[in-house]
Amino acid sequence: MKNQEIADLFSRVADILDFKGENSFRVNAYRRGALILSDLAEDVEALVEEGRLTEIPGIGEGMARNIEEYLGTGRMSKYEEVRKGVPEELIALLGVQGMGPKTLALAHRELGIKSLNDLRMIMDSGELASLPGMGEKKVANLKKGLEHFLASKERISLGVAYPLVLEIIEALQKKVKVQKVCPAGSLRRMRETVGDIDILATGRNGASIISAFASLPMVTQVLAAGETKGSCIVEGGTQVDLRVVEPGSYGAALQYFTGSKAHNVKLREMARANGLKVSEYGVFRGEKKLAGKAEAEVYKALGLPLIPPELREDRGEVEMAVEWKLPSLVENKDILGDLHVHTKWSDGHHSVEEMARAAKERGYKYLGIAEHTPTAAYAGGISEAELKKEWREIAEVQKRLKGIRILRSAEVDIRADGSLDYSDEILKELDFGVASIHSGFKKRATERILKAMQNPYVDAIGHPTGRLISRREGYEVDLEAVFKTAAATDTALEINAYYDRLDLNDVHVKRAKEAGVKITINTDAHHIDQLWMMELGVGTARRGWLAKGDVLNCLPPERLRKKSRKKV
DNA sequence: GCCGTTTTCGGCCCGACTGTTTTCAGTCG
Repeated sequence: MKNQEIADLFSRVADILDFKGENSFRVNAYRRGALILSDLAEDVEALVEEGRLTEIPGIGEGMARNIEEYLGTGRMSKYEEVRKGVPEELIALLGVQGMGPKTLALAHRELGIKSLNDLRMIMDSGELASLPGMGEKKVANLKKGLEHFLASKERISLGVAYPLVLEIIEALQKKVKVQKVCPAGSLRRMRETVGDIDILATGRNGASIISAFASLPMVTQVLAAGETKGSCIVEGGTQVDLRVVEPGSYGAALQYFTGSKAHNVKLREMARANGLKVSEYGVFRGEKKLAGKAEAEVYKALGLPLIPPELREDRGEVEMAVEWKLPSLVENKDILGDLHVHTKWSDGHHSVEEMARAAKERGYKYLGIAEHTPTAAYAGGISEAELKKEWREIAEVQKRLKGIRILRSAEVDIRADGSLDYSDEILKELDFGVASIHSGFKKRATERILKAMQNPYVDAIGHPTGRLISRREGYEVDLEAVFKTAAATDTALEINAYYDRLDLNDVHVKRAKEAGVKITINTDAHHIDQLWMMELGVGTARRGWLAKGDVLNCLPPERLRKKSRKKV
């Protein structure tokens, strides 16, 4: 699938045009095109073949031509044309805070800078400050920006940011009286990675809230601390922004700072067409404020139901909301069990009983113990004989532990030839069978997964693409083929909720649902402290538009068992 | 470059902040 390659090219075209001072709306059109392509679940090549490319809003004749050319020849003349005479390293400097296209173009034109090193030198020599419109302070800011640019890490995983923001909010509330406080930004939308952390609050004295924030123990550097906005770097190098607003604008501000930008632009365009104006202070008709206090009010004033944060990506949610046809999304409380956790029997840290008790504390009705199998020797995979011993232990624990059912599950390896690691005789004794690929990622992954799904005792495929966020690309797998066979064989696909996986991802989940595939959300927990990650999986499911009825482990135990035996 | 229950041409989201300016351009979210 070449979607992302083309999205990256469009994104670069946008940056270069911006640098060149091209009409900003044209620049924006390419930015939007890039976003659309990287969000697109379908293969862009299939769309071209079916001649449906320009049916996508935001992709017109021009970009369609560029896409077709790239797919045909592997080159895009539009990109080749705009990049002439523009060093790649120069454009990368747009990533420096405070360095926009105008300033960069000025420095390039007047002082001939071409690289990061050039920029450093002219900043130190004082030449940059002497340019028209520049000055000492601007250069000082750019220096800070450059420092951060060099030191800043990649986006951080949601699974790291999420506990961190809860910790910060708790610490803040202990220190100062805050009326309302809530995470905003991509974290509230449960994106799999976040760049920085946004928090919104209301309270009597904004300045005192900001100063309390700036003096929290985890803060290592204060970038700004004013009346309404504070910005700090915390341990680990992540930037955290706190904004304090009037209670009357809390809803509008929360809506605004939650984003996404594309979602907000879409809303504002729509509002404008209806003679309304939306800002972070409220919804207005002329001078008259119609809403602002609560988020639901803001959407209502626009004639819409409250759109859940996880859907706010401009992936069709506004259009569906206009028709009041948004799905009722699955919630954390709907999850009745986890079907894929490990214990000491393979590479987990706790006993069956400890895991089961922890699961019961979360309010689960069942827990599926799913150890690795012999092929996954590095992970302590267990033989059929050992598995039978574990079953005896499960039976014993079950005798003294009431209120939760411990299910015999397994994470069976899909071998290089697509066969499974346990015999059917063992597999058919399972309550719930998960099959996963753990080795030979490049070896015909699609074929192997399709073959595994034909086995009547495989109820779900674990982490279907094998990707690790920011560490490893997934297998080369044809997901459309997997979805088709999954639907036909009534095999569920997993959202592996372990923070580093989130696999399937949001976009895949939405496609899977459209293809009629059922989903299970499992943590793959190896430790009782990892069971909470279910919330990350539920967030991913919600971002994939799933309702309770789409998720297998929202079923009560009796119906789950019936469901999982249906294949036989 | 894209798009059309105002439009095939002329628009395209909104506001704050900052610093360099004597009225505003650039950047950011």
